Amino acid sequence: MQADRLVAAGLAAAGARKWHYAVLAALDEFGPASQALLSRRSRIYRSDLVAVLNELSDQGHIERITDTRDQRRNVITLTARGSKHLQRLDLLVTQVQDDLLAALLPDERVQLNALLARVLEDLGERYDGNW
Amino acid sequence: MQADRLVAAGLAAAGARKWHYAVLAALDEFGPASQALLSRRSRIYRSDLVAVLNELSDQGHIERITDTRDQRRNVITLTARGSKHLQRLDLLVTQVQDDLLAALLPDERVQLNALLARVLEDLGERYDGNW
DNA sequence: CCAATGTCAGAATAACTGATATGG
DNA sequence: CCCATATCAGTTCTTCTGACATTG
Repeated sequence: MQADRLVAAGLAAAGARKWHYAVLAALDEFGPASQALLSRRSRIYRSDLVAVLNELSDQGHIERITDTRDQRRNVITLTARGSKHLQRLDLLVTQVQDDLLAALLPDERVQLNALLARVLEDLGERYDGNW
Repeated sequence: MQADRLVAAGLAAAGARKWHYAVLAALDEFGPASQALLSRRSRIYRSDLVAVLNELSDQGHIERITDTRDQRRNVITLTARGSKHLQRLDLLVTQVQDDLLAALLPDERVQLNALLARVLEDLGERYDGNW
């Protein structure tokens, strides 16, 4: 929770919220995706994603076009502008993380990261689709 | 966030929420305290703590009496009933934690715990009173 | 007079739950 | 006919802010 608050405060400095960051990061990491897929990846409810994407789209950070192959879907793409924005946010988040983990040595941070990543991956496998 | 959701779901089974658990645990660990102090320890806003304490008091889990030495303060004490309740919640939380950390070996869990505890303690020292 | 405490009221988010229209 | 998708409307829950009266 403390991490969450610190991150939120950091991102607010750039006018962003964590879901904006999550979506941009997911697009950057996995490439273009439909909203439903993005929702699963970022664990944002489909219904709430709509608003987040509206905002990101208004700011020119993503592009939303209907999939020609499956007209139910929108394909969400990261724009060059969005990519730049993500870089700024990444920097902010990194700074917050440095502050958050100030008590740990570099290799301890790596350890922590690895452990949490494994936990998260495992949860993803076991709980996917359950919410 | 996933941990938070799992814990919330677990505690809900006993009709409790995380702040109830946090308050009971803080009282058990540090002993009786004023509301302001509890607020700082548990990072619940003092305004929100009021409602939590009302509920815990209605359930007979804590006692709230005005401090005779400083009449601004209330002294919050864990009752025997509250202590029993905390034991039940502890069990639930432990089960959730076991599920949450299923991917990790026993000593890895200890490691993770130690790392997080250090981070948290450090944050407490550096940020106390800032919110 | 200023600071800390407990309390209340309400705003601002955030999380969650349907329902609906449309296309596969 | 059933399932998935995007969207909308609306509820509930939580977090957070600001005031206020009381006491030190």
